[in-house]
Amino acid sequence: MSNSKLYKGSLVTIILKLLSEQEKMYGYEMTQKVKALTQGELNITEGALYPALHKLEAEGVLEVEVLKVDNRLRKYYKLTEKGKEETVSKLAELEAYIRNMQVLFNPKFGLE
Amino acid sequence: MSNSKLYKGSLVTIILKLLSEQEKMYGYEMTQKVKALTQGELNITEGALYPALHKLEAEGVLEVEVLKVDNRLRKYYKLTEKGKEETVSKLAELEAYIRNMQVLFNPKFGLE
DNA sequence: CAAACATACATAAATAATTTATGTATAATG
DNA sequence: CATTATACATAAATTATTTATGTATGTTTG
Repeated sequence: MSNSKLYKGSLVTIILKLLSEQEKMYGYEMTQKVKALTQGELNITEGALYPALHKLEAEGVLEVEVLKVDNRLRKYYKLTEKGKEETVSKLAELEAYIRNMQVLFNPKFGLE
Repeated sequence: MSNSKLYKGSLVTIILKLLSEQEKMYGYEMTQKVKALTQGELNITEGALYPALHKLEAEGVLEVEVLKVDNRLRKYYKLTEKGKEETVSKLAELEAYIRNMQVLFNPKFGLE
């Protein structure tokens, strides 16, 4: 994903955020979009992505639609209702994370 | 540490940041400081903290001074020269992480 | 005054996310 | 025609963290 360990634990949040913006996406598309947006700094590896997508599907967070485009297989993922709720909660967690990191890293803000 | 998985991979960065502010700290003190600053939201567990401190010491990033205070043992950790360099690099990684998450989560900023 | 809680360290087993290394197959490109 | 891109997949290894303990002393409270 990156040489930095900070991204560990962020993958599901990123997937859900992408799907809350785009309605449906397939795995490879997600890797390319993240790469483009971060100018190559963040590369989601397939070995991490596909198992994560399968798990989210198994949990009922995502649902799949398989399409054949240009004779190539594509598995489009979209958020279920449960997935939309999960997204709200993951985004709240991200905000809490960033808020807490800010008080730790800019301690002046933490001391009123 | 927290029910949120986002903190995974952040522990070393947090330790180094604390020690770049305070010169020397002992493990238990770190847990209390983080807890206080985040108003109880982030609790570093001992099972994560002590092995991390031992590893950083083994790598030459931290050095230890053992003191007995009130008949209780305390192991004070401080940054070595290498540790100061490591801190600079970890802080740069954190900034890159936050920057990348911002373009992913506020895509408007990412598109020029 | 005994029990509970706080301070202060430690470690080992289990869990879980990710990396690394593969594998399949088709399409496009130089 | 060999390489690169597209598009999926999985299995073994690595790694960080959680969970569950353990030791020991000091302090508070019912």
